[in-house]
Amino acid sequence: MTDREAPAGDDYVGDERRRRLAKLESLRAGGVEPYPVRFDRTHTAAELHEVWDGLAPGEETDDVVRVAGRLLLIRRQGKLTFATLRDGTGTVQLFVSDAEIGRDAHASFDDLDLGDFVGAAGTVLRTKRGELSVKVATFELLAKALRPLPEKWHGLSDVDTRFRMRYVDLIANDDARRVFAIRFAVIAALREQLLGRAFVEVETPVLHAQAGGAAARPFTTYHNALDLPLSLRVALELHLKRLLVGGYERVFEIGRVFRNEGLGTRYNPEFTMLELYQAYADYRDMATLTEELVATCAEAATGSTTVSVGDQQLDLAPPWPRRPMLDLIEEHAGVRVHPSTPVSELEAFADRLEVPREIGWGPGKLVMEIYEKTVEPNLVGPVFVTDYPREVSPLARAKPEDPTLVERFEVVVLGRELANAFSELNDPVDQRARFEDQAKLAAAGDVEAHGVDEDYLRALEYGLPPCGGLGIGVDRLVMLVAGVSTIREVILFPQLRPETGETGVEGGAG
RNA sequence: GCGCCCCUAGCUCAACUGGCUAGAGCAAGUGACUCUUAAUCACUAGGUUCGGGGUUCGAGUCCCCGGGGGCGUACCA
Repeated sequence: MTDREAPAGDDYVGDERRRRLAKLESLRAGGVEPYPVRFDRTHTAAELHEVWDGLAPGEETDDVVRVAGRLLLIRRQGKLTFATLRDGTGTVQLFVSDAEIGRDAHASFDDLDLGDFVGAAGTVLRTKRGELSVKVATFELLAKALRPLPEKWHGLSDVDTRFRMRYVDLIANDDARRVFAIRFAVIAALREQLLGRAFVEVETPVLHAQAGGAAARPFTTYHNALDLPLSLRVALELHLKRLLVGGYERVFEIGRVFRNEGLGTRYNPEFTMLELYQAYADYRDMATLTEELVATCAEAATGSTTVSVGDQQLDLAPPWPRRPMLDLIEEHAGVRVHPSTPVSELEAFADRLEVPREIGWGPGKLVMEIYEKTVEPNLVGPVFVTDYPREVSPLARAKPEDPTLVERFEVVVLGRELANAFSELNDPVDQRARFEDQAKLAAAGDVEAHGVDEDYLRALEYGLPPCGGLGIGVDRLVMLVAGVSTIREVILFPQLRPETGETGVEGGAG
């Protein structure tokens, strides 16, 4: 039941909310339903602007339309009122006059509040000042808003509020809507390109008995009926490759993965990955595919392959340079290293370069750390960094000419990893050995290393065709294309600490 | 996790080195206005200065504890 009294903790918007609640009651008392079931509209705002584009200022038509949206601005002008209505496609002006609908109806229009959803029917005209408008003959409240909108000019800028109440952010801030439009366009473009290349889109489990496919700490949960501890997936990889064993030749999944790690400007505990696997391809094919996918996404979302982040501008048009990791280390750090370099020498290099290290790291891990600390942050890109140490790539195929390295690349843009790909390891015996190395690390206390996945090995023993695999961090791709610097700007509801205290949400202290 | 910074009206922001009754715009209320575009004009109301404690004649301002947030850093194949 509705109650005249605001629930505890809900009066922080104070009098305004109470005033609107009272208005709600008086509307009902007057026979007006403030939340009616539906409204049939004939045109969206965008359609209206498109169809009546040629209308001259001051010109009126007899064309009757029905429009609906949220009331954003009201300019009352005595016997005439102008209002700005926004729907999902844009805005349109309502033109309300005593002469058209009578004084009483006009008064009840003026009684609407900013934020209310309204439906209106009337004729199309362009005002003398050139604004395309609907001259309202009848209107109807579609949903009463009880809370006031943020400042109409500055919008909502408190980032905490923006992320906690994304619905308000989206109402108030054009830039929020712009960024998410880019996100949706990027994801649609990814899907469209892959479907066009004969990939099938699949869905694989989120709950894993054994997390794997990436070095990351998983979230754990528990299935009661099975009496079974489970992990949320940290990668899509191992199930997708099982599907190639099953006979699919090109599969992809765009899905949420979960990593139980710190959050920050570039990290959210759940984020969206694209992973794809293609039979009879290798990491070179993946590189070509990556640059085409990314450039096409940028073009589809913004009309250009040029993106700008901060004061940096870069062009994503292919081809991007391919640079072996060991060469880049030599360029940036001035040392020639290799996974066959003695560990003591690598440790000395690390110390000289002020790269933190831990006792017991193998040569591949040391090379990788030297790269990540001295090279990666300085790469502008886009660039393919190729040929990673085998030791840090347990799922990638070794390079035939140098088995201490693997056929793998990461794409780096503005010092950040955007994509990761390799020629997939399909030798079950080799894979078992790599898993066992990982299991040793896990046993030694590495919370990110995972154990031996026996079912995956069994699948490999049935035969995995040679294949290339690619993973793209979708959120980071969107950040790049949209030109924003924090991941929270591209995730609709980023992870935050729960609200506490008297915030007007939830039922108070409980 | 650690370091630095921030939190004032529904929203966006003021308030000097601690000093009079914490101000302004928008939003809200009342009134005027038939072509406005962030409409304009007049008047009105609106505050637990994030919460708690302390120092002081006096705290939005200084100190301590707590909460939330931002940035950096660490963790992050």
